[in-house]
Amino acid sequence: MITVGLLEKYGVIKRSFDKNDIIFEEGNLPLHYYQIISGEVKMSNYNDDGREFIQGIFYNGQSFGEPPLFLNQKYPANAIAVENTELFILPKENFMKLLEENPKVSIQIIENLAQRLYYKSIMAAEISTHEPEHRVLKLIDHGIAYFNFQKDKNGYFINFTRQQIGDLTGLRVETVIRTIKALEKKGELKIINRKVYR
Amino acid sequence: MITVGLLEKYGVIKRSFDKNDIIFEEGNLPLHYYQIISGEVKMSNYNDDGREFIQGIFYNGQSFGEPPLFLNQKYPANAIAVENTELFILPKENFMKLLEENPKVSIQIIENLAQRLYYKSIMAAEISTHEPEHRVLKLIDHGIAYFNFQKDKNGYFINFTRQQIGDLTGLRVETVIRTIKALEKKGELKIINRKVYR
DNA sequence: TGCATTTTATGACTTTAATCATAAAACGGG
DNA sequence: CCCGTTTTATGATTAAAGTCATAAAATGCA
Repeated sequence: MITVGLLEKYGVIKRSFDKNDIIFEEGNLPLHYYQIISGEVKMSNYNDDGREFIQGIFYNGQSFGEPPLFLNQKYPANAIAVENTELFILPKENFMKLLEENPKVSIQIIENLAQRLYYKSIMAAEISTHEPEHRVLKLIDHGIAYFNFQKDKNGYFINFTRQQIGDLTGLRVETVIRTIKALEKKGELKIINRKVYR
Repeated sequence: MITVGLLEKYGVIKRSFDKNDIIFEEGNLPLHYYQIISGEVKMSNYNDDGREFIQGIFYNGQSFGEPPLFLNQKYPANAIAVENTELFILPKENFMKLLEENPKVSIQIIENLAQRLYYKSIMAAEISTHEPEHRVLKLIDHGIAYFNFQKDKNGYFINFTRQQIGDLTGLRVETVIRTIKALEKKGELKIINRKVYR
């Protein structure tokens, strides 16, 4: 996250997106740095028969879509507003200038990318070698640490739909529904009128 | 990749590892920056029944294991020498000092992390939503661009065993063997005395 | 050069999650 | 508050990759 003051100094603009609006598309060349003011953004891929894989979900203060910006490569996924969302948008050249002139920001960018790599390392290993229960639980536990799940008297409220959990773990909705039921039976999590707590 | 001169200025040491030696283990706290002088290193996870998932393979000049170093988190995977390997090793404090005092290195680190995130984004989507043929082909094509595959008269020589391809794509050896045969039949790649070319 | 190990190979079978069908409950915009 | 949409739910069936068994070819190191 880059401070508002600094962004403004380099000519940032604000832009609003409605729920389900596309922010950028897979295959396009990156031209901007994006940082969330409010709302929620997902980055995801669709395979040939329309099945979705969610690469990540981003909230207030977080940036997304930088890797291909640094590499001059095409976006490997789409960015879509999950809710009405307001963004800071900075043209690539301005962003690069900002980085050069503010070395401390580089460290923040590094930490941010490191954090995302860490998440992907964990989920990649989960998705390729673990059964559904393990995968779902790992996602949830990671989410408690890094997504914005809130704790109340029932425990942490897992603010994802079954479909989203499936799209993040490579499982189908029905499998997620059955897996969550099984995890509840084992006492690993609670279902209180259809909402999941851990 | 950080230049030798700079590394030496900050007190780097050299160390040799034999084939199959463990460089660091999952769960340990990172204490050093590692950069390969010669040889080959893999980072991988093992699940409860010993099944391996390879997070990445690294060659001459490449560094590995930085993300948890920046985050003060435990290593999410093991690092193992695939062949006899020589490494530059720099203690964490020295590495951080190097970064602070040499802002341009930050940009290189950023580009490196961005590259690895890009690879992981692609493979994560592959592993969770595509069939074996698509996964194997995508890995191979990515490998041609980013691993050190050599081109000869038969095409690019895919310098991976079937087992390695399986461990990188979340498939079993037998499945990889059958998939590669199927891809050859379709003309997507060549098998010349058991070696794979594309 | 000989022999143990690794890699590739193939067939039979099994298991697990995907698929398909259907529906009730909950949500949300007009 | 009504009605279309989304989300959760459940059972039956299927398909695809995993598992198991076995072996030949290739590799490598002692």
